[in-house]
Amino acid sequence: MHTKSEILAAAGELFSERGYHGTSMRELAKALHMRGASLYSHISAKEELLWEIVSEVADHFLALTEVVPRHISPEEQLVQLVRGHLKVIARELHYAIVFFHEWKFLEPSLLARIKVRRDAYEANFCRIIEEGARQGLFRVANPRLAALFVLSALNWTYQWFRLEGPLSVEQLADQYVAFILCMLKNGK
Amino acid sequence: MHTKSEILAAAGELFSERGYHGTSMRELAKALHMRGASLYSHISAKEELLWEIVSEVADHFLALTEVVPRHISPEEQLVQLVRGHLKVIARELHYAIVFFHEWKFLEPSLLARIKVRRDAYEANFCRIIEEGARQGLFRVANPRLAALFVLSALNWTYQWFRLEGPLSVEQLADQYVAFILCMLKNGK
DNA sequence: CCTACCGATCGGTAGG
DNA sequence: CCTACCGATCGGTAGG
Repeated sequence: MHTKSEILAAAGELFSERGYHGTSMRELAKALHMRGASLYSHISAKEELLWEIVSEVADHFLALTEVVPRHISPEEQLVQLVRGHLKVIARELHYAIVFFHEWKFLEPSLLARIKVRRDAYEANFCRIIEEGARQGLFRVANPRLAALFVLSALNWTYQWFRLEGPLSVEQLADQYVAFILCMLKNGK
Repeated sequence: MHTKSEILAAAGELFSERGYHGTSMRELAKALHMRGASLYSHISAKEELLWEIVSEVADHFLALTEVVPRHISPEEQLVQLVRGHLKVIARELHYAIVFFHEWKFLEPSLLARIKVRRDAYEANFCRIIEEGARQGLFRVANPRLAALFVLSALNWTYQWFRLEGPLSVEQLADQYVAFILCMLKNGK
């Protein structure tokens, strides 16, 4: 009757609103017009739902790293990465909320696997800004902290951005790109 | 034996690590070397703990608004606000984490009261940047979005900053102030 | 997919 | 502050 991706979508919605620990399997089942026990013919445990959601978002972020070409300038690389990052958050907002808020509830071995991907993603972000600084394109005293500052501003968008809101993802990205480049290019 | 603030401190620590719904009253009691039932001689309900923590952080943020003098320049006002904001997060990190992650679990009437304070704080932040834009001090096309961008970067610090880390709050604030002013003053 | 059920734990109260 | 206890609900299993 239901596919696993339907169950994950419903779980993403509920987990994002009520939290992982605040959502019971019976509530999830009810949203899908099932009984609680029936969920276990699709999954083996509640944590599997959390893992699949968090893992998917981590993969989408990391995939951006591979899509951005290395032969273009650090500035262009950064612009593409910022746009992609905001699109991932905006287009799968429920999953992104679960990713940012609930990943810490994964058991240690799964948590470790996510941290590896997050660190790789951040390192790539950092690398681009450092490369831009080396070329004299970005004038920034502390590239690592600048990368963290930028990523912070991007990540927080899940807190307020809504696709149904007045601002499109493209408009948001245009403005954020402008802020970020202005900050990086005019520093001392 | 225990004061209410000791109980709140322990709750802040546990709620920030395991989440509000992921922490049981018995676990909290255990951290305080008490039995679960004994907590109820200090508080009336679990939600009271969440409310007091969230409310205290909201008050500390809003208090910054009143401390910053109105007669100094928007730039100076912003610098003081940024410094104060980062200090609130850094100095009561556990409470700040609970504030940002768990406030949505308050019942509707309490949630509404927090939203009022948060909106007032954001509006003040916005006002300062808009005032700076009007004076030609900040060259920014969309002051409201610029304020959101800056607040995003500030808020996210709870995710990674630790007082025991290599960076002091003062150093962090110096760098963030530089990023923010650079961004706001050099835009077009 | 269902009904029926498991042991464990939940927030909270009674009474001292 | 404690012991003892409440009904409700938790994630998950058995068996069909």
